[in-house]
Amino acid sequence: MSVSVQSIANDLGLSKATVSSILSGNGKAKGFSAATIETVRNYADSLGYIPNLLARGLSTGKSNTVGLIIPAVGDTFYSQITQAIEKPLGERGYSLIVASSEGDSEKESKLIQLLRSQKVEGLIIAPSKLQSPEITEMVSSGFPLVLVDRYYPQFDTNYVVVDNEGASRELVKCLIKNGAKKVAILTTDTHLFVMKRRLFGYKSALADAGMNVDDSLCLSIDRADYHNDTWKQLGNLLEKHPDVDGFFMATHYLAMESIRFFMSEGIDYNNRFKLGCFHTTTALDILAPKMFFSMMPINEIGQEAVSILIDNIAEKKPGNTVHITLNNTLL
Amino acid sequence: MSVSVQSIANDLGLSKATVSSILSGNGKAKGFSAATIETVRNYADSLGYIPNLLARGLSTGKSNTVGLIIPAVGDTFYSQITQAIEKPLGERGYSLIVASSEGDSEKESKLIQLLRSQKVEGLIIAPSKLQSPEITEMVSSGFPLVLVDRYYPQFDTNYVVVDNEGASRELVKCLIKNGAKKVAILTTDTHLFVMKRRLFGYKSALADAGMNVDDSLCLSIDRADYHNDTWKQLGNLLEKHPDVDGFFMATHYLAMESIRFFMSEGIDYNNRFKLGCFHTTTALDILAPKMFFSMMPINEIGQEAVSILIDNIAEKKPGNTVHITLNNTLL
DNA sequence: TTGTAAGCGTTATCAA
DNA sequence: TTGATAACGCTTACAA
Repeated sequence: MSVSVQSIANDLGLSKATVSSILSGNGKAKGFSAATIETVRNYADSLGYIPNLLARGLSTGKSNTVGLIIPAVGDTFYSQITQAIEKPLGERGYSLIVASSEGDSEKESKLIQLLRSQKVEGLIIAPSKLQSPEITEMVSSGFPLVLVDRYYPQFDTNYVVVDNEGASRELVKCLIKNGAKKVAILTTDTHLFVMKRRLFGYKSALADAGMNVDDSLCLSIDRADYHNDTWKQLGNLLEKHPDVDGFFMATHYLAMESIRFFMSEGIDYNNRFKLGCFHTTTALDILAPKMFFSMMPINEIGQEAVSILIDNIAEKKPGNTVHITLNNTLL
Repeated sequence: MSVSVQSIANDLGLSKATVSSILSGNGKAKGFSAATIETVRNYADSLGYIPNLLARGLSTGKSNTVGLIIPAVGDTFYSQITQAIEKPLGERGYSLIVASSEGDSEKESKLIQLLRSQKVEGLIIAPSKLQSPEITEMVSSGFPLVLVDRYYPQFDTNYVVVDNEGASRELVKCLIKNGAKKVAILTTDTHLFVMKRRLFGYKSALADAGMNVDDSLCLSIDRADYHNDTWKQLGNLLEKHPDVDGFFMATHYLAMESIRFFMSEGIDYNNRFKLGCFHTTTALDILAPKMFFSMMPINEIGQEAVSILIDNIAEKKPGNTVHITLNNTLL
């Protein structure tokens, strides 16, 4: 039999209540004698007692666990987000259950259910696509929830995002200021709010500069087949607009893929174009030393998300939702 | 009050046992009437019943959860390993609790305790450094455990690793075959078994080729300060051995950092050196198109680890430990 | 075909 | 300063 509060109590001739209070740190507060406290602690240690958190959770209603749902664990961006969330969470005594939605909203729904089954005390989600009934339910029931990176405009949830539009505008302005006369944009998943904002930021920067917006300069890459689609669309673009002299890459892998394309075509992209990218990824800075980056504050995102979530868990009552929009840093 | 087996039973005028059996899918098997099964299911659905897995776990002794401990969630390699493990695990109905040891063996110990507290049914660990008493305990008690990437030679545990020595030897031989006459190696954390094997593979390849092993060609980079240390040691090396014409990078970030150094020095590394790297990371292939890679079979590692763990969980009795050594692929 | 009751390991409320 | 006992929500013999 494995060692439990019960077994310790039996061995020591004490009651479960006594052992439990002492082992969960309330010994002093409850007024047990220093001697008993000592005895119990030592005995438990010597036996290598490990509390059963399932039982504790069932009893207290607190699992000390929160769930994180992201589109892809393997992606550099999301894995950094995960790290930025796991750290402050761990410091506050919570464990993280990470699940990957694969960008599939059905799987996302299932995962929400699963995690709630596991009695996570709160959920941090980087949403995939459409709204799900589970989200609706959480919103209306006031379940602690924080959306990161993306959010649903139609729902009143907590969220931590960046100023996609402002950051994009600033970045494109920077390209223009550096001499770009004809700037194209590469986006993907344009149905996503986030991408819409980036596109909007791009367009407004052009407008501000008195340049006209040409839709044939706005490439929307098919996410599922971005390798081929990037090559194809970039090829077409360069043919149609040989004088294009600037690119705003709306996300890191589009930048990377474009560079692959440029290299294969023997295009001297570093000198021929003014380049800008929303956020970055490994080695982008050395592949394109002159590229401008609008860097997302990953750690801040994690910290804010955790702090909002913990507050929400603590206060119990619904409370007002918190909306945080952080600023990128232009590099 | 939230909806539970109890509340459903009350509402429907049935017993807890009936509702429980039906809701956990044993309705048919237990011989309940199709009508009751229907009623219960529908009612539960309409109320959005979510089973409490803590309670179920406490009752059945199965949490359907396994833990993964890796040195760093944010690292490209480990995040890919995570993905490779999470997927097959999810398909078998298990959730993954991921924890980051930060390469700190004390934190690793704490995490093992925490996860075992949470009643994970098994643990997959990419170990940090030294042995910990927790590992000893798991080994001797037969707790389902699989080590990945690295392992403790002194313990008889399950593990899934790659043939570090063989892969390194093959890679270095390839450099030599391609004309390298004086090959240096960059390693880090040389106290780790894994790195020792890679170093050994390098040395034996040299020996096989009748080249003599010069320790001043074997750089051991300080992991904690690898940026500065790589630059410093590479600088020294090139000064001392201007005729070095090959490099074996024992890990992806050393390769990346070396390239940064070479670029900053204006060294035409792609043509001046024969390059090889143990595994890869984003964009390494385009930064160094001629570099040879000894690719680790990430997905296979994940699959094997999961399958061994699940077997272990299923059979209960200790059983023999399984040691899997996978082969890399030379690209 | 369905119900009763015990048990999983903790915590919590009183009482002693 | 300590102990009895119920409760958390679910599963599972065993009865009926």
